[in-house]
Amino acid sequence: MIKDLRVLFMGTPDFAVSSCKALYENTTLVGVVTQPDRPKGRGGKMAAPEVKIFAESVGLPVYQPLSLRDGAFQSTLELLQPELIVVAAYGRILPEYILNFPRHGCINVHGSLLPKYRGAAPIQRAVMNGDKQTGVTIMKMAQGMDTGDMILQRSMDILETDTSGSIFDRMAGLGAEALIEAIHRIVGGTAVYTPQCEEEATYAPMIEKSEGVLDFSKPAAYLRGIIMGMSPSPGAFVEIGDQRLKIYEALFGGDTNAPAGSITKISKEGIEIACGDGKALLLKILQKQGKNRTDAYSYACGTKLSVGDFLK
RNA sequence: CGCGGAGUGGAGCAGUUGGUAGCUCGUCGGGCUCAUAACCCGAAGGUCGUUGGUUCAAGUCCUUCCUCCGCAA
Repeated sequence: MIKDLRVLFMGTPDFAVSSCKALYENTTLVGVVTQPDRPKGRGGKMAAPEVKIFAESVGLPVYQPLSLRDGAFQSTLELLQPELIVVAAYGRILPEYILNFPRHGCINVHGSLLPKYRGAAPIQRAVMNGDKQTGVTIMKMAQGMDTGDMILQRSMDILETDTSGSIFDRMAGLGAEALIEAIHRIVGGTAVYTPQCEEEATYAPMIEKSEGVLDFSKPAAYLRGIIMGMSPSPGAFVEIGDQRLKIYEALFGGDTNAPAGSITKISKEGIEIACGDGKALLLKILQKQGKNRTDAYSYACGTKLSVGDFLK
């Protein structure tokens, strides 16, 4: 039923690939729009967005406009004649003419249960806040940032061991399923558009690296949120002199009255560090600057850490 | 050519002014038995990322290449 629907996909990172792939398999995907290649990594080498890599591997036409407002992109739309545009983590605000161009409009795959966490970093913010549940929302796009009417939501649990990275992985698949379901409803005429409750709306601003600084005089739950929410990228870290020790995973440890920042226990499970509220955090995965990431126990072995020491 | 760090036995690290390798953990064998990052004794396991060079002698200095990572974008 949706096999012949002409769809244009707009997305950029890894998270968007699942949705792109689902569209490729279930609809007539006429093209993929993604961000231009950007210098990335050491040495400033150019790197292609994940979505572009996928699109090229299956022979889809890829468009990487520098601007959506210079007329060139409008010509592209007229050439492709999409009946529906799907956006997933594209990374740019769409001008109104695009929103209105396709017969079925533009829909977005958003990584939260709207109206909570509108904006750029919904998944990370949910993990950072220690939420127990999150989800994905398929919505019709409107002018405001993630304010459009909702078509369908799917929720999922955030486990104690989840980082933003693991949630991204699981949610990408969930989002793709929800997307296809939503398209069926739209094309079949059964879609119900539910406006968002403005009073309940919250925003999830972009993550800044500076948010990853860990201060063990803060409460354990707060620190754990930063660690899991910032993992695997850009990562939470402790500053030791001019070095940074990244911490990628941490669970709750036991209670302690040791000074904040000191090691209260070392085991094969990891290193426990006292926090400011009398609770400890069990650090699981660390990475020293210039080194590969390792489990905390190995780090303790090599660095000769003992109970009572501070991280070094 | 953006800045910088690193590649050493299975893992994490050390290795000083160059003199053929050491620590913690793990593994294997044995002992002990309540120590719990268990303890004691013993053993195996490394041509020190790659290429060429300097030297009486290089993990340690210079060179080629490969890989990994932190910062910055």
